Amino acid sequence: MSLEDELLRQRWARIPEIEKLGHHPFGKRYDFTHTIPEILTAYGSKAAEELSPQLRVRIAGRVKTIRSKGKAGFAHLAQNGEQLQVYVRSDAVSPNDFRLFQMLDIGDIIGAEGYLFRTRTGELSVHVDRLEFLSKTLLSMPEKWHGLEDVETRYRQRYLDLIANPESRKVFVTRSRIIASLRRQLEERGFIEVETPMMQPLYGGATARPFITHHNTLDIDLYLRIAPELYLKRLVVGGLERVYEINRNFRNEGLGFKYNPEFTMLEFYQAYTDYRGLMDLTAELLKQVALDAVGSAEVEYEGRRLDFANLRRFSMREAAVEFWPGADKPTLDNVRDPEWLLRHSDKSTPGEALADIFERVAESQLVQPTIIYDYPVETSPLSKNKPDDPAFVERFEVYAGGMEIGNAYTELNDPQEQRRRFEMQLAMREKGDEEAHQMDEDYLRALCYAMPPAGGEGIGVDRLTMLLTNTHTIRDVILFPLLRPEGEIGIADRLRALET
RNA sequence: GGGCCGGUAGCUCAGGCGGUAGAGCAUUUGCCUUUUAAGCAAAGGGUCGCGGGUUCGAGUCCCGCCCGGCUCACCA
Repeated sequence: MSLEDELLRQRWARIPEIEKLGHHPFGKRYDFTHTIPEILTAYGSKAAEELSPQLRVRIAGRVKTIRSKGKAGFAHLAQNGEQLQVYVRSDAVSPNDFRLFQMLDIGDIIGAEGYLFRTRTGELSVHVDRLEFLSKTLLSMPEKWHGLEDVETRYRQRYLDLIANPESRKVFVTRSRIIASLRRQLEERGFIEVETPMMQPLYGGATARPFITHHNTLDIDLYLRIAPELYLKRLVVGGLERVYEINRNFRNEGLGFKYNPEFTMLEFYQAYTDYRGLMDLTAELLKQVALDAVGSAEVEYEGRRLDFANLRRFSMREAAVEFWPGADKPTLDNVRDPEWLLRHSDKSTPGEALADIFERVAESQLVQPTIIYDYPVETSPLSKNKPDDPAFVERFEVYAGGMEIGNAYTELNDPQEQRRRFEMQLAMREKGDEEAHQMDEDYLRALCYAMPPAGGEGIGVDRLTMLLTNTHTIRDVILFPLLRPEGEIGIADRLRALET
């Protein structure tokens, strides 16, 4: 018998023992008086003489450590990421409860009732007079000092990561705060949250390869959306002038430190504004989300301080010049010159060449939060042209920590120009660009009913979370990142074997 | 998909020029009524990722495969 099976049998054998003591191994409702964090907040700073046995508390949590000292012992219970010590002595609890205490395994979930006091070493603790067994762990917990280090196990068994690694738990709590802050800020500005199709007959709103699925009754293939954009803009046509959606997009691309095939995007659209308006809104949103999520607009990321209260702005041309590495720094006239651009890139049009040069030269250097604006029309099939420079569009992206975290533009609302853009994309598709945009006639029809001038923006929630939690891989901000299936686990067989 | 690195006890990790597999935590037993990485004494626990090859002998060398990490290419 392997050790793991031996441990499983030992713990399985405790179940009837727990029952003999009058407890339920998989217990029931337990009404605590305080959560453990509430106790620490309320009494963490109280001196020993300010605590009284008259102040009774009931707490619940998972056993993290046990220090048994014969006829007494200590344990730490964890709840909501914080821990409180309990002290159990044989003359303070019933004989059955003391035997229950001696039988506890690290990882069990229990309730404890008693009064608060400070130990000789000054630690706030519960002097227990009653225990309640709430749930039995059958498998052993990760090591108490190092936690769970194995990255594969951390992703496959995220619950263990959350139990063993407080810093991991903190990341996901912060992520939740980020999303709550974005929602609150948009709601305050009159945006309403909507839900648009995840399964789409045509995929659009971005350039990416899609996942394909099938609906049996209609017998049609559908695409998991690569972006909600075209649906949200249909809603703007319909008079929902400020809409947003926070939800998953799916792109059938490779995995990497900033790529997961499903990722969370905030997209919002505001009628009667343009990309300049969105730049100002973005600056406010990012500053406030940092304040709400981590308490400061300045955060540390990979050893650098990022200041979300100070969003720099460069045009794409300016950035290509500004961040040019080494000698031969080009001039603004160079990056306006089609021939110069084509000489410095293997792309086939000046616009694509500029975007290519920008990405190679500048992107990884955009560590401080930065807006890059004015994009070539070829890379932006849904954005409005700049009136004075129709080869460019009114579009910007937000960069921070060397990653793109947002993308926004003045929405193209001229159906005739939109038709030409789609046709331009179709031509690129004919030339082999698999990711070029599809023709979406229903969207064109919607534009024919007049979409107000509008600005729209997408913000990558996962990447924003990485920046605000100083996390260097997207898998650490997604609870269950995509992994290959692990194959046979065997726990069902092992549980079945326990009963025979 | 390419390159590099890794997979050893439930967990965290050593080790290895081919010769019976190690520590700490956890577990079991004993002692211990203010400990806190509790302590002391003892014990149990391993198909060294999987499969093949070389060899008297493979955890170690070779080949293939699986899983993961980093990285390059594509992508937000």
